[in-house]
Amino acid sequence: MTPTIKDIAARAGISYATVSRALNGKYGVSPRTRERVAAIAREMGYRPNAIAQGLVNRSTKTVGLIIPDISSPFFPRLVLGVEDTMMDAGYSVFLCNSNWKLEREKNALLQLSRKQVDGILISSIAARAEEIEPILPPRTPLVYLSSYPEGTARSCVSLNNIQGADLAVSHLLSRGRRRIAFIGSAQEPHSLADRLAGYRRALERAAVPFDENLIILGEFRQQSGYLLIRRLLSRGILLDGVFAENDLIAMGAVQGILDSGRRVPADISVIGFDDIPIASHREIQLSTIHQPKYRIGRRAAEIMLRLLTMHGDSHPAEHAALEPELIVRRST
Amino acid sequence: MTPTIKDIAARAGISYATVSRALNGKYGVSPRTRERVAAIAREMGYRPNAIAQGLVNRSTKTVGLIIPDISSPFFPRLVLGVEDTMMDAGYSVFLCNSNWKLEREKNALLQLSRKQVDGILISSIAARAEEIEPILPPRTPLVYLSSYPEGTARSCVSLNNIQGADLAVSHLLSRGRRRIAFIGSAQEPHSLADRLAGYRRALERAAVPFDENLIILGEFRQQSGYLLIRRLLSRGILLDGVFAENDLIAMGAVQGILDSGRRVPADISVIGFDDIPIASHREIQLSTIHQPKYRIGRRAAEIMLRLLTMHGDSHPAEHAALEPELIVRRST
DNA sequence: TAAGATTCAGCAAACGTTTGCAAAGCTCCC
DNA sequence: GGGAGCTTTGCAAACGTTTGCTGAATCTTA
Repeated sequence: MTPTIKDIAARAGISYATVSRALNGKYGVSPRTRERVAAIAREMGYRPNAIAQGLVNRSTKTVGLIIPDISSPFFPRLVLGVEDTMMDAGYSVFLCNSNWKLEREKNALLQLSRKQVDGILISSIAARAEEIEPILPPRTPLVYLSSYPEGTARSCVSLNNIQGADLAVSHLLSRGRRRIAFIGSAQEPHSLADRLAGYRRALERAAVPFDENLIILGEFRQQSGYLLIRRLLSRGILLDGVFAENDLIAMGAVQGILDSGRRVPADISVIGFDDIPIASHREIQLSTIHQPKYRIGRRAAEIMLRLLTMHGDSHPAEHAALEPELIVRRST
Repeated sequence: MTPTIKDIAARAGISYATVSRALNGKYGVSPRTRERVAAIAREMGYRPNAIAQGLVNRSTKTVGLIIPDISSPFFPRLVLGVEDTMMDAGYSVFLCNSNWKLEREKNALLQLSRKQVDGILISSIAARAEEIEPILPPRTPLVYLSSYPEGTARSCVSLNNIQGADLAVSHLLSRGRRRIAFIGSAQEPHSLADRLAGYRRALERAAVPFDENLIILGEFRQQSGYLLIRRLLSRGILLDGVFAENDLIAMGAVQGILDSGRRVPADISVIGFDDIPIASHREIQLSTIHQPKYRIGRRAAEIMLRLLTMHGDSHPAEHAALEPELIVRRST
């Protein structure tokens, strides 16, 4: 079918070991044969079989990327950052969607390890490292993106969520807001915890009492923000600000507030998190905390590449926490 | 390191051929040894090496998916549709972004073929099949998604673009619009051609004269729609409707129209194409032609799976054209 | 109980590479 | 002219599987 190294060897009348060396620029092949081999290879349209190479080199030049859902607006640019960077370095990336299910995440991990990926980047929903890390062969490079399971000793790239939440809530406080609801999602345990922590930190610093009734949890969806805020408002709980764990929830909350006859931001200010593309749209103008998604992806990929080239030497886990940025728009 | 079939064989005191047969449920091994092998495999945490299997089986259970840009809002759900379907069938998918560059698309094709993917799904920007198909080994299953290069004999899944455009323009006509601009992108030659054809067909049917001045081309970006429409309006060209080749352009156009002091839809109606998530947002409410993105992805994956299992038998190329759906919202 | 049928297991080749080791060919110098 | 030292090449093993063929062991049947 497609020509192999042996076909080239036969045509050139030399052994295939020599062909391999010639093609790979290895020491010990005369310039003459080297050129001859190159010419024949080109002429025959030879393409190295990466599977065979992977078997002997024990490296497939391939990584896995596991995320919850590519159609969720936070992920595409993150994925692009990873893909661009790995591609440039000669790696291919397997994309796996876990659909926010731990079971599927584990399954993806298993599949990828069977496929002998050189490393895995994962935006994990697992709360604790033990839930997923034992699945992998012990020395597989692993980098967490925008997630940070408890008890892991692996590298991790994410926004500084505590600081981001603090920034958001402090902004609301600076607008004179005192009764600030937190609407979060239970889907990503670690970022929830951090953002909640930042929320509390900001309140404490401003000596605003923490009120448990203002904390509500749902899912990472717009619908969810809408329903939760309406429920809250209909219970007659006093509110003048909302900090949502992400922009989708925030946008739902804005709708909910408007539908309940209140104004945004006059009556209630709303701030989100992530700065997804739609948030900046002229008709939306949602205040939020910007996450440099592409850069997070790129950074994670760079760390992965470093782990990949160090192969074997001890990995000093690196916890890169990028700086959040407050984006003030119309909703506050 | 990780246990192989030979380690299991050694532990069980049998040959590794038998282990292979036992693990794969092949005929010719006694229930007793079969169970014993299974037990040992489980205990040792054995995982088949898919690379080695790929080498001998000449099938990697892997496909490539090439798209222009995952961060462009049309693609995430398409990718999800492909990924879900292939994953369920036991395949992994390599994701490659071509960034709308033919060169990168070709490069991805080359990389993927080296990696011995069993098939490739591509949303190609190539105008003609000869630009890309010769890169692949002759019998590699190939399915075009939402693209259809001229002269290809491969299967293809896309929306019926002609009909979609016809639907859109007919809708504008039914609203009494007669001077309808077409704002398109030169980035995807085939869909441009079809949508333009649908545009003309609708005009002809309504006996509205075609005016070349109303056709303008740019890029697939919001910015582009904004600039193009402003230029058109400032040239003093009469307009009462806009059909944009996609929603991003349409949204830019809406902004441009508003900024020029005209009203949408009172003065100028605008309709887009694709129905990307943001188009349905309450504050946007863009009329558009809905593309069932997830279903397109799934359908393409299903065709791919069929090609994959038929392996070798002749592939009757299948051109699946899904039905467009008119979504009327506020902008018309 | 012997011959034939059937079940089970092992040997070895194959997939397409890379690479350590050894051999062959060449150059050069005394 | 005969090594020494180098350059160039080939042989064969290895990576972890699958599988055709063969042989041994067991079972069936007359």
